[in-house]
Amino acid sequence: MKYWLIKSEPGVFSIDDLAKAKNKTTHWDGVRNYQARNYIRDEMKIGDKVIFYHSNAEPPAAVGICEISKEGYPDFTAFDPSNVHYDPKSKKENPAWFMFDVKFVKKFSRPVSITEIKADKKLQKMNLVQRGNRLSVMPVTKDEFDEIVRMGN
DNA sequence: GCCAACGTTGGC
DNA sequence: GCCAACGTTGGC
Repeated sequence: MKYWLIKSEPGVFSIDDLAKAKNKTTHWDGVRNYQARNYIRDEMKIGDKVIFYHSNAEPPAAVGICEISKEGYPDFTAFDPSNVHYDPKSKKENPAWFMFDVKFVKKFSRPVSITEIKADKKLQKMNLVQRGNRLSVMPVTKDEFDEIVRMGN
């Protein structure tokens, strides 16, 4: 089993939105970065555990856990000219972009802020806190996952 | 609101 | 294939 971290701006889609969603599940569309695409297409498996992170938030923080409920499949928003994520380079017969589904598991009893993550010795290597990091979907280790969960509970 | 960092685009 | 310009991300 792998572990992941996904970012969302809470003003766009928050962990509370996920908890309120039908079947507590949503499709994670709009990823338009090749490295993240490769993770989604090639490595995510059903049941993988995911940290839900609020970016551009006050404070930016890990806020809960969800899990992969559907593995990578073509991101249909790329095919729709009226969608903000439309990308004419992506064809149905050869999709450029992929999405996945996540299901809500739990919200932390307290958010784990980026400041706390940066201050934790065990979390220094996380992609999240590397300078210039811009991946919205990234792998984390089991130890990192467990540490953040411990801090949030 | 600012701006550093970085990925993408497109002219050459 | 290089690289300047541009757009986006996301912490501060």
